[in-house]
Amino acid sequence: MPKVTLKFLANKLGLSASTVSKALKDYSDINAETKQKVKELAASLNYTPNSFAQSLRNKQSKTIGVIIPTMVHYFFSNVINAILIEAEKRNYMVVIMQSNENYDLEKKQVDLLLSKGVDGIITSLSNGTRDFKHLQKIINNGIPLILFDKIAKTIGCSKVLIDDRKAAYDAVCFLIKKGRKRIAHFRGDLNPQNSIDRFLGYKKALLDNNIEYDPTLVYVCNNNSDFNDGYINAEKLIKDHGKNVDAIFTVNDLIAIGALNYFNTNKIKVPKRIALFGFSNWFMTQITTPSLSTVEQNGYQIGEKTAEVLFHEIECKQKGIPIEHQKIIINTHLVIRDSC
Amino acid sequence: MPKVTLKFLANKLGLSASTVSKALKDYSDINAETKQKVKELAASLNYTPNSFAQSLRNKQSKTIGVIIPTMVHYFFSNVINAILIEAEKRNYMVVIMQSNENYDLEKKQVDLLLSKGVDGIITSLSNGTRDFKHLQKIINNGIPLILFDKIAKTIGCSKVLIDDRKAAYDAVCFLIKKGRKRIAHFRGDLNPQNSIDRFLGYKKALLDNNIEYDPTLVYVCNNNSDFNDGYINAEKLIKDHGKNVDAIFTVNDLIAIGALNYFNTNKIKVPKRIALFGFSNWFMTQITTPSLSTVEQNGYQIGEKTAEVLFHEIECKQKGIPIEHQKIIINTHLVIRDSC
DNA sequence: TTGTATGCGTTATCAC
DNA sequence: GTGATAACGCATACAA
Repeated sequence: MPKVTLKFLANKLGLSASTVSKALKDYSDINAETKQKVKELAASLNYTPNSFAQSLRNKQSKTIGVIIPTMVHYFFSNVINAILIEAEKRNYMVVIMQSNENYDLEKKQVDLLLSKGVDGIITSLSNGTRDFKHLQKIINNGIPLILFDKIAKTIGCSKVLIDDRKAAYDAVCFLIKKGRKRIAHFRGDLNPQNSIDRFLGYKKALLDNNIEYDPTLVYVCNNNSDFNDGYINAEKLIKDHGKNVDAIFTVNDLIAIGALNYFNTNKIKVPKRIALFGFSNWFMTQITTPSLSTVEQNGYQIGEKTAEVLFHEIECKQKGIPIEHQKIIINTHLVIRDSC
Repeated sequence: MPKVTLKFLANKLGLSASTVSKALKDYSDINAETKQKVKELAASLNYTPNSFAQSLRNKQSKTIGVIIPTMVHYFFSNVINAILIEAEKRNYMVVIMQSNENYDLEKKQVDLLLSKGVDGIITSLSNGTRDFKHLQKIINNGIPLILFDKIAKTIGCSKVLIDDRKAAYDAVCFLIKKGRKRIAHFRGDLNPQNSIDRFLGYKKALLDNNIEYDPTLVYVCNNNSDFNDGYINAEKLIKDHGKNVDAIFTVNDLIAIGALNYFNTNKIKVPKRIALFGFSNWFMTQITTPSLSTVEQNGYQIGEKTAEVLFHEIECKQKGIPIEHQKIIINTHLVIRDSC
């Protein structure tokens, strides 16, 4: 069976390919009857335009690319979910890649996406990324780029994120108001901005409340095996500080859950003996025993907004309207449960 | 700045476009020196072939499409993770779509993928899918199709799945061996094959062990709000049967966790008073209190195998080798924890 | 060893 | 109103 192309339809109808093309696109200079006939035949033969040819002509792929550190992750899967839904609305395709927290992979994936001619790119940087040439390359290629969550401050593009410092500040202030005085922090990797900001928020909350900042209460989690990191550091914490610690603010929920696991198995009472505060409001936090207090960081909202901004910029570009980069802060709030 | 195309390079070098093309592809009939020069210039100008043009010529996009019911899901995100990794290895792109358990969307997405000219498609059917014309369309288009997990038995294509009936059978037999006699089943939607099979496995286990099958012990969960379904049905179960029930086998872990939540809040002791057995071995099952016994259904393995089969079939197709459809069963096993 | 010609399928321009 | 033509960028059969 021969492929159904414009030319094929044209032959069948005794018309030219260009007329058929215009008819299908409802050009005003085509006879109504002709349009009818063309459309009917196209429908009956199940004609679908060849998208490679279209992309080649129109220089747009109706496809966007997304690079995230990892897929198996409540926050990121929610972000992707939202992006997929927004793309669906606009009949766009979404190509997804995982950097797996690896800079080299991330770089390679940017190249792949660029070579594929995607119309725009959304990224949350890997922890290993300290150099941003690949992002600059996207921008230099004139492709709209939006960063979310793990961003690079110095890159000139739109960004969607939360106020990590404030969110952390609020969480720690809450612990203090509840009477906690020796508050530990299980922080994230040293590199990413948001783990730095959460740490700074923690520190500022202490200082603003006249509690001495004790660096020995800060433990670094390398983020690759979150859950175990929480467990192991909880163990260390108790070994190092014994009873001289009464709360932990963790950089994310998984680490908090790991810590909780250690406390539960070792009969250290949460929140009585030690309070716990997580970050992100992962689904699981509501089903742990006790349930976990945390900071709501709405992945869906972030993904939705990110996609909206991207599609806006793609549209601007197509219409030749200059793009103004935005920095959008998504609200967070504390979700108080039983762990503090 | 003019785009760097073959023609552009050719002009710069005083060669023809075809020579440049061949040089870059290391054709044997091109002078070694010429190749050198061409490659150097291409590299220095950062030449990347236009993939639209390539796809138009070669009739392949180096892209595969994946349609899953939902993204925010431990099992599916693991499957996707594996698919992304396998695709990465082969320099393929992956377009992901969510049917959101909706047949019409699923159908539309198939059309979108076909119109985009993907080289192959992987799907796990939505619960709402009872008609398979859209799948047949894929096959009729000559595009390799692999179904995983939620499959359609009657469709002629390769499939990757687990033996749901056997897995369920084993789980329920385990409960029986532990002395449980009144075992309820919280089953999934009535439509999908795997929820049917898990139910049949449950039933057969009872019969084979001379336990009467009592239909009033079977509750249907509609699968959209899994967690609450578990909670609500646990409540109903206790209301309906009081003490005359001593175990539940659930169609998935989320439902089990919902039920567990009900029991914990109502001081109904698990596993003493009632035992629980889930399905899938989601990450969370290890951190509930008590931890949940479940069936290991390895999403990564399933995704990996599915991708392998797909790429194999794509390769066959390109080489003109006839494709033999495979039905691959991924092993499961019981993960025994504290809930029974 | 290199170049010419052609076509992939669509679309925009311009002539009829 | 309609159709011929060219162009998007690449890749190949064939000629030189």
